[in-house]
Amino acid sequence: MATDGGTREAGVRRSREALLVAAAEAFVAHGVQAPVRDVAARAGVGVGTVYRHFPTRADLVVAVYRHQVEECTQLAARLRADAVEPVEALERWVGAFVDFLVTKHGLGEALRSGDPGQDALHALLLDELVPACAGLLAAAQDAGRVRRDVTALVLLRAVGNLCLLGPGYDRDDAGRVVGLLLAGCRTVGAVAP
Amino acid sequence: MATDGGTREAGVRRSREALLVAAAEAFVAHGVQAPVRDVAARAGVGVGTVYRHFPTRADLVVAVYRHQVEECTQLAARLRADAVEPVEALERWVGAFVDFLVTKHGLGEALRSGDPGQDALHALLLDELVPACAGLLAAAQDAGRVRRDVTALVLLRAVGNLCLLGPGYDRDDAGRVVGLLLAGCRTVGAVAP
Amino acid sequence: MATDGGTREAGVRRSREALLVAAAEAFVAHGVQAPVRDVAARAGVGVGTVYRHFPTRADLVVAVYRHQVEECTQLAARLRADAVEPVEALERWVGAFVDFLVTKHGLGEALRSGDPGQDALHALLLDELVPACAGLLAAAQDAGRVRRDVTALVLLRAVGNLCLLGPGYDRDDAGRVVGLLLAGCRTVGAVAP
Amino acid sequence: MATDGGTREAGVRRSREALLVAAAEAFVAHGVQAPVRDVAARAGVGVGTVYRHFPTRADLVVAVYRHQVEECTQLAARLRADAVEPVEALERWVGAFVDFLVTKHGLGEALRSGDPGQDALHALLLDELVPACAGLLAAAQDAGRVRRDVTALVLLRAVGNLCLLGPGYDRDDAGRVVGLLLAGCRTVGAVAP
DNA sequence: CATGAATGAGCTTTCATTCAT
DNA sequence: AATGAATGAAAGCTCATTCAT
Repeated sequence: MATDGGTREAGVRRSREALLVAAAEAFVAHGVQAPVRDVAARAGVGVGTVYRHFPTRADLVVAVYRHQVEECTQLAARLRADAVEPVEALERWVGAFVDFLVTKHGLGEALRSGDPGQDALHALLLDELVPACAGLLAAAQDAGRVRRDVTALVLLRAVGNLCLLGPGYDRDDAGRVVGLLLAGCRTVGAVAP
Repeated sequence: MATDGGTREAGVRRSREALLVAAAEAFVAHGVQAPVRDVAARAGVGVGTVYRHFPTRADLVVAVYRHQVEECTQLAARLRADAVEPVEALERWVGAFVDFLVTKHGLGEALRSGDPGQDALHALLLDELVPACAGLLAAAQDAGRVRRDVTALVLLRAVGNLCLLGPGYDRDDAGRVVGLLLAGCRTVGAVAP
Repeated sequence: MATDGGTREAGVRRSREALLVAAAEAFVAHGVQAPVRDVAARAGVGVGTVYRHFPTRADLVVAVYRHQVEECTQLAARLRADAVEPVEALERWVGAFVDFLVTKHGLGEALRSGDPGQDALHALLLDELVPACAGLLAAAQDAGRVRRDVTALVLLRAVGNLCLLGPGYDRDDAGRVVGLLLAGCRTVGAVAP
Repeated sequence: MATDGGTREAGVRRSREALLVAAAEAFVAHGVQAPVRDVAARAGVGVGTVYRHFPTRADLVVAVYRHQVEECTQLAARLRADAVEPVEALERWVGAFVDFLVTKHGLGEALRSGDPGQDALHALLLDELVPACAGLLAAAQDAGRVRRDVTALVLLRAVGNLCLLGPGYDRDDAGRVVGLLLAGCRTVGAVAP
């Protein structure tokens, strides 16, 4: 009755974990459309095992990113609980989000629509990230520090897009540009009352 | 040295034009990855003809968007020639660029790297758009109106990314966000001494 | 030496029975080629259990139909014991056989050769059904009521085939046609010399 | 403007023919469900070629058997044109049908339902064979020689089923049994008024 | 030059079967 | 014994790409 309890289940979990890691790698390398075979090969298992654990590609994609998404959600809660100054809280949260996106590169691609996993992933975004961001955004807007014509969803999409790296546009560039975007979202003149 | 010159060459040109139109359609419909057969079918030619005119997919993609890219370049020249106020010139040019991107939807996708055509397309971006944008950007920076830590390449990439639409993020959203980004790029407080 | 004997063996038997029922269902639903997992799932056991009890698909198929086959055999014995008039006995027996085949639909398919289980099933047919039928047939032939150029095996195969239903050919059709076939097997005019 | 006219088209036709032959072989060997790859390999072409010529399996199946089906149809027309005695005409036609079925073994299987090609094949049966048989059958019935409770469709299905060979049930058996079935279909006693 | 048939690699998905627990 | 996770062979289908005419 301990945390584990059985070698069989432990093995199963190990397989799952291996698959998630492998899938994350594969997604980074070839995007969310990475061949199932690739994922299986990287995980050192047969394709059947992939399908057993994740019947559809969407399931796999969601599972791969769920963890990171949850960390984001928790960060938002923490920032609010700590009563961090609204704008700074928003900036820190967005900064963390950017770090996730550019680090795991795949997520950015994944959040962009594509045929498969579209819905499941989109739902994940809406259900988890949007509320988390919305709270911080609203606080900053209520404090009169951020324009009211910005919605959490649009902000997230924009940041997500800005984290799509490419030749001549690396992590630092993405981070800097997101900073500029946030700056543009701030209400000006209200600085010195 | 007439407009045409000969039936042979005329036919060839017609094929080319038809292919470009067809490809543009196909790209809008299925992205830059649209099946070659689709393009050929839309153009009413055989696949072989596509390959003859555009040996690699990159060639086709570049050719499809070259025209629009050139319009952007010319707009930049005009704005500079007309001595439009620097920041306004930059904003108008970026606005036009955004219009192209969201209208022809394909370009945005295309400018994002993918396996094929990476280089050729990237080169197009660098050779044509970056210089055009750089001139306007430098003017605005020289006028002390825009931050100097923004480069033309990064700005273009950012704008390009922001124009990748998706569910819950449409043309208007993209336009608005790009506006915010530009706002964030402006130097503040320096306006009124 | 009671009906049961022990919990262990009782469990084993229960598994077997459950499997047979499940397999019968699955065969009706998807034919004899029904996925092993389906059978296992219907029986509420793991696939391994299926393989333990029935190493090959043939074993399973044979086991599933053995019961019904035995009923046929017993019917033949009863008809003979009751000294039913030969032709009528044959017709009643064949009628019962037809009922089995069209009711349990799977059997018909199963009796037709396919890659798996060929031999075991064929053997079942030969060992059980052919003798049963042969007795009745011989009696009718000896009575001069049925042609002698018909063998039990061929008759069974024919009837089995005629019970393969399809679009535009239902149970009633099968029954009627089998009746016609039997009619064709009877010696005509020779009744009362 | 001759029958052929171009080597290209000739090659295409050759491919088609090769595929039909190969498919017929494959169907005999493994049934209508024979792997597409098998057909391709037997024809010495790539799988793509199979799909080009016959987009769905149904198309292939129908094409394979159309020729034979048409011969049956023509035979029926000839028998009627020659004013062959009704019952004899019916028997000869059915006999020819049986010959086709047992010779090309695949057709029998094919005429039995299975998931793929079901409809197309069924349609072929209905559109071509049923009318051909119906004409001969009606003539025999009108002559008072054959029972009226037999329909062409049911008769064809029955004959088709009886031609499904198996161990212990060969061509001759099938032919003999079909003969018995036809005998059973005849009206008795009406011979001598 | 244009054509489009042919090719075959590559991907997805399904299952039969094995085997460690 | 029972379990079901893992495996991997099979098969279907789609296209990019070549090349003979």
